[in-house]
Amino acid sequence: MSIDEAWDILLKYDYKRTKNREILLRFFDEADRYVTAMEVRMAVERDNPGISFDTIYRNLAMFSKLGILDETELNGERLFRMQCATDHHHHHHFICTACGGTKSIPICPMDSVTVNLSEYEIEGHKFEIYGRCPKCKVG
Amino acid sequence: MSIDEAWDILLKYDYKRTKNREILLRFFDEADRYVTAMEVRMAVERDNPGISFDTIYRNLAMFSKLGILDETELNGERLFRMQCATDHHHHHHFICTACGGTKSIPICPMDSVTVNLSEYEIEGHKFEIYGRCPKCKVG
DNA sequence: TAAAGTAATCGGAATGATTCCGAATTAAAG
DNA sequence: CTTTAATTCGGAATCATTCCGATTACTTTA
Repeated sequence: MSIDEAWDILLKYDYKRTKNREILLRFFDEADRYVTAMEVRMAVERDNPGISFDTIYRNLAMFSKLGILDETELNGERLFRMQCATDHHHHHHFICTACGGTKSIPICPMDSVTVNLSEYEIEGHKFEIYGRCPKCKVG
Repeated sequence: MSIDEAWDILLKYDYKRTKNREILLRFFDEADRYVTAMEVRMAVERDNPGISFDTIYRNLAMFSKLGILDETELNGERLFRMQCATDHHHHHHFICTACGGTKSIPICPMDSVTVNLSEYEIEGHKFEIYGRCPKCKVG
């Protein structure tokens, strides 16, 4: 997702165009990988020293709820990245545990589930592969 | 996994047979679903009032590392359940977001991944379906 | 472009889960 | 039974996150 697309969503829901949100969006646009909330804080503090924790967490949560950011969790840490669905095709990711970089996995396991879940009310699913990308591989 | 199998693992790694560990194992054996750390605390405090937080969290983490417990995360909460792999067949789960109950999904999406990940070092993967089980379904 | 109204931010305190730590206790080996 | 090392206890410390009242900054309207 581009910064402009993110703003389209924000303005559509009557969120205001603020400096802090622009800084956050620029950061995620450039990062192009999963980053921890702590990394976000350190990065945006460079562009806006004195920014409040509250502002960062509030906007991260809101961006995530609006689908502007993807959120996941690894070893108890929250990770965020700009949502990766420009082609509007549902897919999943390999996530590098060292750098947060991702690689798209075009399949969705929900298509292969044969178990009868008709009595169940499905709210969502998660499929992620974890490991080291070629750059971060040790061997 | 049965309580006895859990003790086999613990004793093999030279962990001692203590009252608190027995209480924890009995609790998970009976629960047979994902429970939050908080639920664990309240339950074991009934059997051993005054048990230290430290003891609970230390053992939960150790059990999880040894594969006695399965651990996942939902809405920022840590969930634990007795490891479900008695038949030693790798599989995944539907998890009820209301009661923590599970249903086995016999397929593994890793078998269907066609993307070439040979340059990647894979450490693990996660596939879970979330929703409401028939009992907890509203409609 | 000034004023008004409301959302957003700030600063720091509060929260809440988890971990740490030194002292006391307990399991198990000799 | 004694020894020794693991385990637990009790509570303080930590750390990420959230809350809150006061201030600031958008955006709309005139």
